[in-house]
Amino acid sequence: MIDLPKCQQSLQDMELTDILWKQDIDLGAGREAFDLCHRQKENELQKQKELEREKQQQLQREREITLMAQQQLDEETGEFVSHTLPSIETPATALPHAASQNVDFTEEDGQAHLFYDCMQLLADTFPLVEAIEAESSFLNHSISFPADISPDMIPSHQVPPAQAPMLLTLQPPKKTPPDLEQTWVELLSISELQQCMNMQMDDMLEPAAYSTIGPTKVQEPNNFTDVQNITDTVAANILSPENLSTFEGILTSVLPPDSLIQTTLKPLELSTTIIKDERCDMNHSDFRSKSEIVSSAASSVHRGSPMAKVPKEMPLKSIQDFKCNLKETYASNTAEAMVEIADSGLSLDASKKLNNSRNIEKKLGNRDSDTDEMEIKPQSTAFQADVHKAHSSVTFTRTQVKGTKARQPKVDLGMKGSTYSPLSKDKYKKSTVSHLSRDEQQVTALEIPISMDMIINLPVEEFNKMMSKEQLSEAQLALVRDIRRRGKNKVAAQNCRKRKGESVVHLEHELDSLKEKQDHLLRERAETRSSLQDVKQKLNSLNQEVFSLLRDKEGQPYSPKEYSLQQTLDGNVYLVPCTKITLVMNSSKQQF
DNA sequence: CGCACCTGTCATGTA
DNA sequence: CCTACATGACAGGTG
Repeated sequence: MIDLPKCQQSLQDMELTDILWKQDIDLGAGREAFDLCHRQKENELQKQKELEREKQQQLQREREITLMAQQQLDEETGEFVSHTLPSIETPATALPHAASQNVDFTEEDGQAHLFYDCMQLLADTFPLVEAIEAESSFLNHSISFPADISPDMIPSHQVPPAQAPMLLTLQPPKKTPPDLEQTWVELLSISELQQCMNMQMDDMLEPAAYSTIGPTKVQEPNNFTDVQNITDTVAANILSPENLSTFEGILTSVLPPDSLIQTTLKPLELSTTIIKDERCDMNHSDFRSKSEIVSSAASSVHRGSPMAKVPKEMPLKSIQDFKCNLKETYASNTAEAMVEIADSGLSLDASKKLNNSRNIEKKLGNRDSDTDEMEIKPQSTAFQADVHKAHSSVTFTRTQVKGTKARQPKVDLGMKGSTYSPLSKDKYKKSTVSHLSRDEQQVTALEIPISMDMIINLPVEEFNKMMSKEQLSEAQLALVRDIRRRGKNKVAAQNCRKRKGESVVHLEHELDSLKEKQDHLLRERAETRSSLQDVKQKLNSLNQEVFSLLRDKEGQPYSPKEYSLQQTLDGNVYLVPCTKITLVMNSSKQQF
């Protein structure tokens, strides 16, 4: 390397910087990305920021410690119970299991804790949840020890972490948003399953009734059980070739011609078929309506939750306001988590709940959300912060580098959608040039006096009013419209994906239910077949028994091949020659 | 390095 | 015609 005088060196640096900048300007990199002083400043800023973050984390930990010092960990349910018990063991021995699952206690855990509170709130608010909860004790986290159980009787692994020093090494069971969502999914599927099971229990009872009805209908009313009775009747009704015409008359007068053949076994088969068909239809619609109830109940939770109410129009904030510190972020993320719970138990991506709940409210035209505004203020902050972060990735052109996507490490927030993953070194340098996204930089560069939030979220009328008021240039107008379009489309895409995921989950549940239904119907068919077989067998033996007792004029037994026992609706049993039956059948078919 | 997944964006269609 | 929204397709980032 050639040694150059300082001034010359810096000149060369400048030139190099210019070249690099010119090369990268197409990619949207700012001039300052190549400025040495700028980079040094960035590093300092970054260090400061890290220090601040550490402070915030420390504060957060302390807060958690004070909170959790009043609570105890139930190792079986993994829940914290606000019931303080005297210390009976040293922390190390008291909670071996808990110590073994030692993970850094982060804000995430605090969130998990809040999730439980939210779940409890939901459980109190919505009967559906209560119903589910009644079946699954999963959510029943407010477990308290029975009065007659002294703390000494509590197993050591259940001893609460009320003993402060070890709190840092403890953590409640990880209930990150995806887990929670999974829980909801499971709970819903449990309720669906349960309903399905209930239906099947009903069905299992009904088939029993109908399968007993089937055979008895054939046997009892026809008096086939009393063989002697039958033989007596038949003896009086034996149709000799002479009085066949009489029998025909009786048959055709008592029975519709086409039902003659059914007087043996057909009635049973028909009734079986009819009953089965009816049951199938009933079950199907029943099942469908029940699953609809489940889904509509879920969606009513979805829509009806007071926590899902988000003010349609977020308070407008300047770009500076977005520089919220970790504490605010944590608080807002907690609120976000609450919204998430209220929003949907089925959705897949936690990050999308907020936008979705806003969207839902928009659709429902929920204007009275002002009353809730105070409650969800942190959340609106979260939303704006989210919007800000999200828009940090909004690029001006497709070819631009998207390195400005300033995601925070997941450990910080533990919420996927609102967390920012670490950046590679140079990208991070670039991103720390400014916390503004490209669009935001453009907005600043073009001196557009409207915030990104306003550009995207203002109703069209107000937006147009503002645009006309501001007297923007062509370039400014184009940029603003682009930003608005992209911002809206981003939200739309998020909603679209969320719906897609939900529909996948729903279809999976439906598939499971249908499989169960199919199994049930197959079992039912097998049972019906076997009972039908029994009936046929009994009828056959009965027939043989009757024939063995009957005698013709010469005292010879009637051949079952030549004669057949027929019963009319009036209860009389006739011995009919098979040839005659065939004739009657044919004539009735022709009539039909 | 290839892969799956996530997310933002664009193009296009619909209401 | 304009706007908002939905959705398929694509591309870049990330683990």
